[in-house]
Amino acid sequence: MSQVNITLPDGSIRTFPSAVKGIEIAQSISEGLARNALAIEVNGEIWDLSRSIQQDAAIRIFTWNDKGGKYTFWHSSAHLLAEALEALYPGVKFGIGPPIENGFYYDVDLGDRAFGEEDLLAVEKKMAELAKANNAFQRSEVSKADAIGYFTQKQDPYKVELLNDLADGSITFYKQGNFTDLCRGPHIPHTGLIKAIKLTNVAGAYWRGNEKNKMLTRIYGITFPKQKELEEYIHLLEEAKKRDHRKLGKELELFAFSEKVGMGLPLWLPKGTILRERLEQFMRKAQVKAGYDPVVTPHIGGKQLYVTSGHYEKYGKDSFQPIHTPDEGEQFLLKPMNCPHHCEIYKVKPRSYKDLPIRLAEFGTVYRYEQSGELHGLTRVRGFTQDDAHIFCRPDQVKEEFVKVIDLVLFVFKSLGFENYTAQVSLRDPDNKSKYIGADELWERAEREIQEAADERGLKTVAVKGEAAFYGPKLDFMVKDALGRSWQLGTIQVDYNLPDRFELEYIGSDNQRHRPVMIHRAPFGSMERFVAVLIEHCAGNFPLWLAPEQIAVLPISEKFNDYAKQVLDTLKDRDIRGFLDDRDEKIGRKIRDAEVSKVPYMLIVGEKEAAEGKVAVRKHGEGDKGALLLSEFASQYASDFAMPS
RNA sequence: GCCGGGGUAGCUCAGGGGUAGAGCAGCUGAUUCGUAAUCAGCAGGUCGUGAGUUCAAAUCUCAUCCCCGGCUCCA
Repeated sequence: MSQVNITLPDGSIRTFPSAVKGIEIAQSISEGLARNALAIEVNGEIWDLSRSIQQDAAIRIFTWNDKGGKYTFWHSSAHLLAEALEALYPGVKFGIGPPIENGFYYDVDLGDRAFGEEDLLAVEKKMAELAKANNAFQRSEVSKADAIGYFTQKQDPYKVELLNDLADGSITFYKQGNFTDLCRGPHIPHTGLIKAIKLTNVAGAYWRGNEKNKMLTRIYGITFPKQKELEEYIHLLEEAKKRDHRKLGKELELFAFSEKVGMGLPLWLPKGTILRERLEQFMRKAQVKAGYDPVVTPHIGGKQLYVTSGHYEKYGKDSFQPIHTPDEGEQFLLKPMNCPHHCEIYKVKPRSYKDLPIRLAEFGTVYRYEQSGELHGLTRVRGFTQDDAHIFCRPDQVKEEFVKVIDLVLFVFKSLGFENYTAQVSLRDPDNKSKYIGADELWERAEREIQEAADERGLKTVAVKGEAAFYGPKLDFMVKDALGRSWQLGTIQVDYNLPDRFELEYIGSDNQRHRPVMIHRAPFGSMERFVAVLIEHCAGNFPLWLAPEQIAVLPISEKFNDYAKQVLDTLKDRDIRGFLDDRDEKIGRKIRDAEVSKVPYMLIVGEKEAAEGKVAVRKHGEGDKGALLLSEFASQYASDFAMPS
């Protein structure tokens, strides 16, 4: 056998006399690496460490510190979970068990057996026991016929179904202990590396993600090479739960829900309303600057409006049903979108090419019927307000306008400190074009323009197929919540279809009629979802300009209530929001309550301050900042209180 | 909508066939205080809702509503 040249990530080359295993390469580098190695990347493909490399290759050894290492570890953990389940529940049928961003899951069919949270502990225990056995993950190549034979005999119909879609010659099995699974791999060397195991939750999941299929039981878990890392992870989760906007929204009295009003219909409480209105003012100001014209339209629209737009055909059945008038038999729909109304505004008079672009903006409240199981705090609701606008422009203006909107979205994100977002180009599902309206050529053009605009602003994008709106592709800005769930906030969409359907026109310089192009855009997305993500982002400690209450004036005792009142009034005159805590409580108590309710500044006033016209400034989370003249405080902190622009 | 879990005072939670509990919040009184909880007293619940089993149901059964975790969906 000829020698093998292995190129390491640093570019150096090691030569081995014959085929070499990943683990041997690791050993040749260092004992420590060999001990921590989980998998190896061979020419871009991840392999088991025990697999022989026959030819020259560029490699990279994965440990727990690499994403690839974690994925391999969790993938193997999923197999361990399956092994435990088979040991505890003979006859269990297996679906798929992949690694995910934080751990892994396995979808199983437990027959009629009910499986609840309590059962997780028993499975967890079994997994730990099996892990200790240090069973190696053994790879074997199998023919398709043998593979089908194995799972048919084992009565694992889901595996057989998966096998039917695989090509003969590329099928591998992995075995650890008594458990054999159909699997492409790779896996970690042996189960003993899995030291800490936590099964986190059970959920239903449709087989192959199709709601027409049987619902399997999905068991989620996470594992670590060290117990301490599991403890840290659990601690992290607990911290994340404290930021949950549903919890903070209740504690800080920002919003509430009522069964009588209806599920998914948020009630904005006074403090939440201040927050929301401040965001609206911020956006209004930015939009005036960017050349938008505010408009207002009703909450309902005639059915024909949505028949024209195509929304009725697409979503009519899955929407709130039409409202009927008692006498004339008219039908109205709660508006699920603002665009049709805005199209009608465009049409109120003939438009010239010189008028374009026309940018119509509205904080438009829309109502969408969401399945009950989908509702989630403020992030997924049935009634919400979009910071919507529609830009009607000439085809030659699309890219320039799109770029301007990207700038606006980035300005908003920057002003609010959102740094960890993903810009997602949402494209059509090429395998299911019937879900969409409009000509291929226009879709391709729109997709190209979005990508070009994003590139022009140096935006790093990921393209995701099947995520487009039914009338056009989108550029979506995705942000994660405290628990790692991804939500779409800002969105920008190019639309050649609605202008067609509404027969929008403008007179060009050639004196001919032309179709304008529409850009739908919402930098926040919706006020509800944006506020939800904002709450989690800052853990309820809002930027000063947004805080519902910016200052709390805390008199040391009743004797200084009058002075405290003067302080508050002076600051209110300067548009600073605050309140006076004149309860018969000790200062420690007043401070504690203000700290807990996350008021950014506490102004403590006692004998000294009253005599000298000062305030003792205490900053939330930081403590005493010393005394200042009231006028000094107002001017010194003025810029912090102001809205960014 | 589907699978699993849950709903007890305004909030956070205990109790699990035999008179409904705590802490915090609230109210009243005392206290007038210098940087994260002053003390005392009082009040507060048809145990989500509706049926059923039982001498007796917060507790057991069923249905239903809402909430939580996922799945599917998301104009």
